[in-house]
Amino acid sequence: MATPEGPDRDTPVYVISVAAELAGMHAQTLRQYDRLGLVTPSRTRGGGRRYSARDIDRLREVQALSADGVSLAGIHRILGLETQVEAMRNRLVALTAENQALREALGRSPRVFAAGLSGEVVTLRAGTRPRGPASSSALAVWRPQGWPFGD
Amino acid sequence: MATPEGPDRDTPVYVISVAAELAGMHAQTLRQYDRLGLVTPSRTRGGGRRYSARDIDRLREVQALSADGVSLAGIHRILGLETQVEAMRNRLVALTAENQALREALGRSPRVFAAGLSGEVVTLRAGTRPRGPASSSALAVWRPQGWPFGD
DNA sequence: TTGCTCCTCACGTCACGTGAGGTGGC
DNA sequence: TTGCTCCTCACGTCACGTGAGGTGGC
Repeated sequence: MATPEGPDRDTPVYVISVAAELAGMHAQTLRQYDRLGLVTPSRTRGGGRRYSARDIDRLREVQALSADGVSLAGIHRILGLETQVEAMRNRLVALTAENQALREALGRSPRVFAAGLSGEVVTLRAGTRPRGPASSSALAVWRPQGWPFGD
Repeated sequence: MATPEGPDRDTPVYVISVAAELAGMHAQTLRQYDRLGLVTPSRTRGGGRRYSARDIDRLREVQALSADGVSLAGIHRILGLETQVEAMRNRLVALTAENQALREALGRSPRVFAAGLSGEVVTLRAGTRPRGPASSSALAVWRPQGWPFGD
């Protein structure tokens, strides 16, 4: 699997009473958070809520913010901003890796680099291309023919 | 001047009663925000508060968030996150410009580029360097000697 | 003196957590 | 039936805006 326990964390398994116990809060509070769109669990066919492990984490985060005096309207905005920060951080890592690969290719290295969205820099042999979905938007740089710098 | 009305916006000129009138709120509320560290004006020697135009803007932002039901603790975190997002956005713009300049230098262009923190890409003549504090962390790429591609 | 500033204390309103009460489907 | 779920309504607490009251320096 790509991420350890990755699938499990998004699988809705906990009924509201169990989720409330795991998060250390009242079931009514969970219903309120759902109604306000703060933590939205999956629903069963009969209308029952099913919480995933990720939902439990989010419940704990909401609880911590609320305990610090942040109102639910504020928590809503904060969660959105944190999502935005996380996306920008990933983008920064990817751009930095791309930049590094470009500098290497331009100035010093005859080798071929690729930088994936997850930020890793991969060294390839000339003439090959990176594979897999993680490299779908990756950058590959080849040494141009007649490159004037030494190996 | 670098920014229009730049110096004025940070100059503390408004006494608390004027600042309260400009922001459309009570002076007591401004004192409360100051005490909580949300909007911190300058102080005169005698201890009086002096608000700048930027302080007034910030007061309005706090007021808007508060009117939306965000508690002051939440506003504190939101302002911090917004500052973080702004810094990351600037960094992303700069990195993107650097990346563009690197690609140009590597693959196609014989010209020289520099990318400042503000994001602009500047075309320079070979042998020159960008000037000014805005370019202090800028990147400049020169075409290497014996560049194999056409002009 | 007048009109500002500073501060603290207090009241009214609103948000939110918690509980009760009544319903319906495995 | 039992024990869960669903929902709405209500109460207590707390945060925050607003005002009053008393002080001190241009």
